[in-house]
Order: sequence, then structure tokens, then C-alpha cells
Amino acid sequence: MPVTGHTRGARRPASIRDVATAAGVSHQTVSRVINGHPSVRPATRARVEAAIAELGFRRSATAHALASGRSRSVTVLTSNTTHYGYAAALKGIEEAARAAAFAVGITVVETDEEAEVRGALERAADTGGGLIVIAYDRPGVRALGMLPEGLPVVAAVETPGEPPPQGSPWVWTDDRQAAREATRHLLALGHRTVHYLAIPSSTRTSGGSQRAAGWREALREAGAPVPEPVAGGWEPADGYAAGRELARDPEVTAVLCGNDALALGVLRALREAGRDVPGDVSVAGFDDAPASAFLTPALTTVRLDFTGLGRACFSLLHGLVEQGEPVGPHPVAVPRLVVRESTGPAPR
Amino acid sequence: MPVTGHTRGARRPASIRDVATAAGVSHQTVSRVINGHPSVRPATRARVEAAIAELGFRRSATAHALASGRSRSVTVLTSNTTHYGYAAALKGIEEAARAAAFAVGITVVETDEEAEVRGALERAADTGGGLIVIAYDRPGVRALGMLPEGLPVVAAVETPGEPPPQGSPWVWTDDRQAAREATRHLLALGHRTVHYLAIPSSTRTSGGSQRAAGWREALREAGAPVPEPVAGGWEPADGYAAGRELARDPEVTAVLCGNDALALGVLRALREAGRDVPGDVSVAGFDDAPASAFLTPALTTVRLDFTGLGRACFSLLHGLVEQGEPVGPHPVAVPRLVVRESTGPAPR
DNA sequence: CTGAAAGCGCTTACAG
DNA sequence: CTGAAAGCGCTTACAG
Repeated sequence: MPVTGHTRGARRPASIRDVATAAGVSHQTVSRVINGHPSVRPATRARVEAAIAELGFRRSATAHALASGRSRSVTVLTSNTTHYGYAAALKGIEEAARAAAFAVGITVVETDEEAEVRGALERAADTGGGLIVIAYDRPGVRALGMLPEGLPVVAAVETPGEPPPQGSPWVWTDDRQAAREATRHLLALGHRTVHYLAIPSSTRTSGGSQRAAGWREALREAGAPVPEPVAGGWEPADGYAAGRELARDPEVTAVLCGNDALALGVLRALREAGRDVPGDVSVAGFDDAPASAFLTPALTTVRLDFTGLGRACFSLLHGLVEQGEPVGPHPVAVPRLVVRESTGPAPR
Repeated sequence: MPVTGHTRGARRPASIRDVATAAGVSHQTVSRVINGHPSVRPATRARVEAAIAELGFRRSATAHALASGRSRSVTVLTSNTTHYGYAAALKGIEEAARAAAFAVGITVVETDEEAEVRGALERAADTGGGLIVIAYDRPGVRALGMLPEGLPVVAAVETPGEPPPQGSPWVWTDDRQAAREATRHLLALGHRTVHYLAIPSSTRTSGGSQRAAGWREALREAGAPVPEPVAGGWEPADGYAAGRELARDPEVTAVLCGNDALALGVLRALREAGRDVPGDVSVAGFDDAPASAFLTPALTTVRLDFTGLGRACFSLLHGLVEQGEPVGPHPVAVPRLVVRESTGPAPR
């Protein structure tokens, strides 16, 4: 038989009314002091604060949310929590949220199906908190397209190019420029062209991301041939599979990968095929994941500050919900190419 | 001037009362149908359901939580969200929670300071949901020691050895046995002994974890000398630093690492020092992270099903809050040693 | 500066 | 099988 009642001695958490009684004021006054309202006499405030301390009172977040319609919380909508960039952004959001005493919820949306996305959005709206959407891929972009009105949201996007929904602040890093730089680096090494191994992007085609765009631009600027981008995935295994194909083609001497995990798989495939890196082919990645500097060969890659981006997302959101101020789009740390051992002069 | 009122035409979400009016019943009856209460006449139920569909009604999770004192949510308390094991466990929890339509919150606790841990616990309790604590390290273990009563909690622990707090279900993998196996594997290859590079553990000393215990047991069983465990960290950079030291000692021919990330750093350090793996020294890891099979040499490691463990945690918690049933400790998938290229016969 | 009233959207006994 | 009442713990106008 399930026990429902409280055991004697089990302390029900103190409510605002318990505090009021203890301090000899109305619960309304208690509400004022916990909300930092200015018009409370110092002596009154002191009494209330003493009662709060004594009873160990903590305001119920759920009651607060219901009554006020708002809550100190943020939910992050993402399609994934483990891939390096996503995990790092989540980490940045969490750190900033914790510092601001905001609760963080996470809702992952795996597809861009309307019902699934809508459900996630409605649940987020119901919390009375804010929303951060990681819009690097289809589910995220879809969510941005169907935001319920009144929901405070900031998004981490690939590019601020598309029309911002109802003036929501967007945060991004200049992936395109970074890809262009990485490609130029490879071209400057004497490679005739650079092949691109793509991660799934926010657009339908694997060649539609900002990274792909930057790569393509650099190639065109240099008058180099533009090979078809090859569709990769997220994981080393995907890179390995693609790498085996790439290894067969003696024409490929340089490959830029959409992330470091793919590059890692490519490295392995190349080695198995007997092609030396960087002697025969150069490989570069994106992210600068913690492992990348310790691979052999150490990976040339584009350092992206996802954690900083996460923090920026949160601080923008915080401004939005606290001050209600309109906040503009907001770029963060510029990506930086880190040249290590996996890229070198073109063969011959 | 902040706009407070609703714009004309902006739809306030339908409440239980709106539905009641539309269906010609009391809001109480609406409550019954949305909660699947049996005693509702089919015709009545149908009318209510039609009204729900028409108005697009969704029950407010926060009102539900306040009124009932319970909510369909789980908060996971962890010290980290990015290290492989933690991230994978979180992923498992999230997937299972999503399938059960539970919201998931995450609160990270970086230290085992009492105030910090207590705060996190109280916030979790306030949600009216359940708690999953990842207790592989000090913050988590500390949390288990100060659980508020009445909070449904399940923990992922290193070992079920310590006294379970108020009969909470614990989930674990047999890390000790796994470490023992890995160590035996190395010993069987002819190594005189095996060095252990530790991740931070739930106990004060780096040699206090279950992994360390299993390693030590295997050594003792074999009558091999037991070297002092070396304190590592979590990241490849930590493994690299430790690896440089290890590389100096010609006596070390086999090293077991507390996780794959450390092993990756050790691999690099060894190579830089001119020591061949596995020719001169064998290296094994723990986790079987996605990258490990694609390193060169491919890493011998212990495969741990963290995602499954996360799922198990959630399902236990689900049982706890839905059926109120007491649930016992619960082991999950046995770890499995995966032998690849980084371990081989002892030199000479 | 402070209090009495009403209400946020639901649930929980209690009647019928 | 269904409804009227009270209440979850807070906040929001409204008075004074």
C-alpha cells in the first residue's frame, strides 16, 4: 500500500505563508522581499529575511512559473547532444545558465517532421522559460520556421542570411570564411583542388552548408576545379567509409572534412590504403576537438569556439527575458585555422 | 514600454475550462478524460475529446505539477556532459525519457561542496519529477549521501557495494571485472606487469575506483608487481602529459588507461618518444568511444554500454514514479574487452 | 510602505 | 458517472 501522508516529523517545505506568519507580515510582503522589490521598509525586510533563513524557505519554481507565466529556465532544442559541436555548445549554455541560476532543459528533435517539432516547441513554451535552438541542421531550421509567438528564443545558426523570425537574435560563427581559409591553405600548398567531405547540413543538399559554400568560393577564386562534395555523416565510421572511396582516386590529394570526427576516419582509411598523410594526401577538419591535436598525424583543423557560442546564446536569451530588450544578431569568436601535421605540400 | 496584454487575435492557449465549456461539461470531467480516468461515459468522453482536438488543448505541465505535486520529468545530476561516458549516458536517458514523454532537465554539479550539491538537489526536488544521479565521481556520490526524502531517485554507480540510500535503485556495469579482464589480457601477452593511468574517481585516491580495483586484483592473482597508479584526468591532453612520463621508464611495457581519451594521448606521447605501440609498449583503454576503432593503432579497449545504462536508469525511475513500486539494484550490459591493434606481445 | 482579494491552470477529496 | 468546492504556492493589480 503506497504511503501518501507525511510521516510525522517529515518537513513539508516552508511556503511563503509560513514565512509570513513567522515574520508577522502578509505573504504578499514576503513575495516582495524575495523578488527584491524596492518598497519594503528595511526593518520589515530584515525580519522577513530572518524568517526565510530560519525556515530554510525556497520559493517554489513551479508555483512561480504558474502565477507569473515566466520562469528562470531555458530549454535547448537540438538534434543531438553527443557530437562535439553540439555537446560543447550545450556545455556553454549550461555553464552560463547555471551562473545565472537558470534551470536548463533539453529536448532533442531528431527529424524535421512537423508534428515532432511542433510538440517540442509547445512543451518548451509551456515552461514559461526561454528557448535556445541549435539550428545547424534541418530539425533546428524547421523549428525556427514555426516558433510560437511570445516565446523568447535565440538561435545558433549557420548564417544570418535568411530572414530572422520575428526579430529573434541569432548567433553564429563565420563558418564560410573559415572554410574558405582552410581551402586556401590547401591550395597554397600546391594542391590542384580540394575535395570536400560533408556533414549533414541544414539544407537538403550536402553541398548547401556554409562550410561547403566557403570551400566552393575559395576554389572558384583560385580557378580550381570544383569536385562534387561527398556526403559523409558525423562519425569516424562515416569518414572511414568515405575515405576508402576517396583513397581509390589518385586525383585526390587534399580533402577538407566537415568535422574532425570524419577526418579521423579518413586518416585511417587513407593509411590502410597505403596513402601517406600528408605525403600523398592532405587532410583537414573542422572543430578542433580535444583529440585532434593528439592524433598521428596531428590534425590541421579549424578551431571553432562552440562553448563560447553556447554562452553567447544564453546571455542573449537572458537579456531578452530579463530586460525584455530587443537584441540584435550577434556574431561570436572568429574561427581560426590551426595548421598541424596532416596537411602538407602536394605530392610530386 | 513593455507590452503585457495580448494582442487581439493572439490565441491564449486553451485551458481545461475552455474545453469544458466547449464540450458542455465541468472542467473536472475534462480533467478526468485527459488523465484517462475510467469512470467517464463514452459519449461524454467523445465530446470532450472532440473539444480538445478542436481547441488544440494541451495540459499545462506546470499547473499539473503544482496541483499534483508530481510531474512527468526527470532531472539528471552529473558533474559533466561532454566526456564520452557521461554524454552517452545522458543520451540514453534522454532517448528513454522522450519515448515516455518525460521532460529532461540537467543540472551539473562540478564540486562536492555541500552547498552546491544541496542546492542542486533542492531544485531537482522542486520540479516534482524524478532524479537520476550519475555517481561515478565525488559530486555524484556526495549527492547520494544527502538525498531529500520522498524524492524518487535512481543512480548510476561504480559499484553497488556501499549501502544503498533509502532503498533507491542503483544501476551499474561491472567495471571491476572488466578491468580485471583487460589486465589479464595484457599479462597473458607476457608483460611483467601493467601500469594503470587513472581517471578521477568517486573516491579520494586515484587508485580507489572499481577499475583500479579490478586491475590490482588481476595483478595480485598473477603475482605481478603492483605499480603505483598514476593520476591522469579525462582528456587526451592529460593522457599525453602522463604518457611522456611513462615513456621515460623502460620498465613500462603495458599501460591500461581509465578511458579512451587518455589512451589516445598516451599513444601520441609514446610515438613522440620513439616507442612503438604495440611493439615496445601495449596500450589499452576503457569506453570504446566512436573514435577508438579508427586510431592508428586501433585501440584495444573495454566496450561499455553507457547509452544502455542511461536507458536502464530511466526505465527504473519510470517504474518508481509511475507504479510507485520499489525497484531493486539493477546491473546492465556486461562490459566486453575488444582487442585491436594497440596491445601485443611483450618486447624481447 | 503594506495588506486583502483574485487568479494562474490544474488536481484532489467530497458529494450526489 | 459527474459536478461544486477548496487548494497547490506563488504573483498581480488594487486599495490604503
